[in-house]
Amino acid sequence: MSPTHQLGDLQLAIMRILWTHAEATVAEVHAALQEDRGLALTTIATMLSKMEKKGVVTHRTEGRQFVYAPAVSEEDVTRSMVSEFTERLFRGDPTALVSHLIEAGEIDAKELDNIRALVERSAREEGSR
Amino acid sequence: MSPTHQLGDLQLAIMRILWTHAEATVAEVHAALQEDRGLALTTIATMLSKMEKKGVVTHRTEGRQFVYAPAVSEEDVTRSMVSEFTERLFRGDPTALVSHLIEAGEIDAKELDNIRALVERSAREEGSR
DNA sequence: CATATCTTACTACCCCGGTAGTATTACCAG
DNA sequence: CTGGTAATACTACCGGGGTAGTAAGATATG
Repeated sequence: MSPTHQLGDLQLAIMRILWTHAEATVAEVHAALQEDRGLALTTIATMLSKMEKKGVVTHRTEGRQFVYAPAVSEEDVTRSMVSEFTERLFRGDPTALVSHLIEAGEIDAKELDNIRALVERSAREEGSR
Repeated sequence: MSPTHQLGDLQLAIMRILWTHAEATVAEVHAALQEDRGLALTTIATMLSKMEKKGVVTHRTEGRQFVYAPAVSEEDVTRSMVSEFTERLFRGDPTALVSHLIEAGEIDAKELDNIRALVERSAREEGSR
């Protein structure tokens, strides 16, 4: 059972790069992040090292550099972060979260239509399974 | 402009007590929390003091006790935590969050119906406003 | 071979949530 | 007035995310 992966902001940014690149060296991650954040190379290296200890990435050695790869899927991370958040704020009730989004006006009319379609499609799949 | 209130787990638990009680002394908060967590009284006091510095609670002095009251509403906190979370994980797109919930099977058929009703009611209100 | 360069390792901070012990103050009872 | 008790104040510590400098090792280059 994957033990709930809670990632910070930088960690998520790094994971996203690894997820899209499948593999990347420290320098590559650093380069990919350089446009948004002005971080030192060693910051990325330290973070990757901490993340490996945490079990969310692995690395192999190629020549003298480390090639990092994700050890957990984006789906797993998203799922466990959402469910942890839902637990924290809505006593584990995802419906309450959705209600909040609607009532807080975070979802406009167009998006409501999309969601409605999604709900209906999902309900159909549920029914036909 | 309320500056995005991000609260930890204990802080939320304390806020919930203050929200339901409107006002409470340290001892009252401590007592109310005692069933779930075995925390020291000073832990609650310290936390309340940190929370006041943060601006999420205020206190008045009654005799030699502090009577704490929430300085931010539950709605504000929920809103800002949800939107911060949506930003973090779904690039600020609440629809993506809802899609995830549906696709991850976090919402079952019965709940889907409730949500559908909510969406429709909300759409109607939106239209009639 | 010597040296500049690239890479990772180690160490050190800061901040903040959480936790709590100890000090201090103030008030109440005898 | 003198303790005891109840309250807050102060200080301290841990863990983890985030940040980065410096040390140490390997490698390329003149």
